[in-house]
Amino acid sequence: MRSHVEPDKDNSKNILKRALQRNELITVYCECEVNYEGRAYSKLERGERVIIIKPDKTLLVHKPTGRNPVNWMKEGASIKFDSNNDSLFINAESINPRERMIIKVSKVHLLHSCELSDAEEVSIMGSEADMARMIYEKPYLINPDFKPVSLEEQTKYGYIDVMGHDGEGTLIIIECKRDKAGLNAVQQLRRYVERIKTAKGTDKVIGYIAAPGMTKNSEQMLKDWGFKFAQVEPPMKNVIDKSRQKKLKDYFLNCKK
Amino acid sequence: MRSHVEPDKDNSKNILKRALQRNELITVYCECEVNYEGRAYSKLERGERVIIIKPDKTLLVHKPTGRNPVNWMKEGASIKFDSNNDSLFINAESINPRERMIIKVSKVHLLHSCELSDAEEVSIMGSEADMARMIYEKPYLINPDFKPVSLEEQTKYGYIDVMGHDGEGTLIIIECKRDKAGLNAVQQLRRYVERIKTAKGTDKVIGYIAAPGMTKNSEQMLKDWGFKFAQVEPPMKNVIDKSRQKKLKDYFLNCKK
DNA sequence: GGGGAGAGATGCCGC
DNA sequence: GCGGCATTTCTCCCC
Repeated sequence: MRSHVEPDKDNSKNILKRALQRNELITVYCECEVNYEGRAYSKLERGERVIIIKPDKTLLVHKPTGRNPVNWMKEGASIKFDSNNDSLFINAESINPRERMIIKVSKVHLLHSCELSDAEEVSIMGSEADMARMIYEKPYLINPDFKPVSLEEQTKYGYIDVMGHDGEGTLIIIECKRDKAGLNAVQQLRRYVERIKTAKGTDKVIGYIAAPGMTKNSEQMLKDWGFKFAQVEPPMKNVIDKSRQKKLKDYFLNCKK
Repeated sequence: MRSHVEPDKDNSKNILKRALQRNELITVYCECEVNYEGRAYSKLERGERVIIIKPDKTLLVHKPTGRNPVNWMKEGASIKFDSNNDSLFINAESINPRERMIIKVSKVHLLHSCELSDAEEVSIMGSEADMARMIYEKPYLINPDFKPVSLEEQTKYGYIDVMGHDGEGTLIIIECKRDKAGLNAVQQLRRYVERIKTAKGTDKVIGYIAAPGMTKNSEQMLKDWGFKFAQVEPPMKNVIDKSRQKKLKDYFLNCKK
């Protein structure tokens, strides 16, 4: 067999090199196999996938299903293209953590690249931090006597969502969860309460879980440790910033086909 | 202003509808804004992005940076396309959890769709489960006297990676972490040990963290609770399946430009 | 850069 | 479906 470079793969390689240099976002529909070596090993046999290379050198390999890439390299990977008789290679490496990916592309169905300009960042409402702020502003959601003092405080005893007291010398520590609280949430709370008790040399500390609900087991654990539960919904289900939310509501109504 | 349908957007809409019906994987390079309402609220102002719609009705909106989509709908979303004078709309809804996304596309740069056939699943080596199996097979990695009995056991006291005894009536519980163990790992271990102590009515239980390393704080916590640490690397850094790994090594060597 | 914790986490498995 | 938990988690933020 004569040694020669298949024009197709060679052409793809050159297009990709140019696109990478120009920091364009690249999409490749192709048949490929993928090997990854780094934080783990992985092997993906031949199949059809979409590969995306972003301007920041994030590399994604997407199967036809699922939200997450089946293989990926994080931002800042060193990406190189190569080709031989019948394959196009996409090689990506990064240090710290030391990892490496090799994509062997056997067929290129489509190759596209284009500059993307996007200055906007997404804004999200309804996070746990929003919940903590809401509780700080509306302490009666926990308890009529609750007087919040600090918010999202990073103490050396841990990151405490909301902390305060009951006006009669008992400290109150609140752990917020935007979803149903599980065992982990109670453990966190337990750790904070224990540390505060030790640090302040007192037993007058009450721990609260503030969440829309709790799992059965975690409720039991809560009782076992003498903590309390306050049913609180994440703020976007009510209103945290009326004007903003109104605007969003209107937007959704107007767009609704 | 005369009411009319811009051919471009209308055309895009029709192409998208057909592609969706055919279960093709769709890619749209476009200028768009995105609103999401469901588990939270989010708003993303106008900018250039890549939108992917997968055959399983996963919808991804990718910015030019980062590994994760800035907005998404999970598998099985109900997706509809619409257009008016100057915009193309991609609307996605799902029940359980009830959520909704509206993408207003102001410019379509590229629209592509194509069938993807991919029967292969990725295989991964070096997971925590692999680590647990390795320890089960090579108990001396923990302790010369360790006699493992159960592996990845889902008891009502929790999911215990490896459990066994020292041959002298003391139970040994091992929590594996493939990366550096943190406070959470120690808490997990603590929970398992406490539950086993209560269930068996004995104090003769030793807890181990098996991991490549531990954080300072978690090391302190480990000492405080009388647990122990065994330095163990995840198996892919050594060898779990020599033949398989050899093959992979060869592969990487051969591919290495 | 390490450490701790949230995330619209996702995905897997077991009950 | 819920629940507990790992993930090549990712990402942010603070020290």
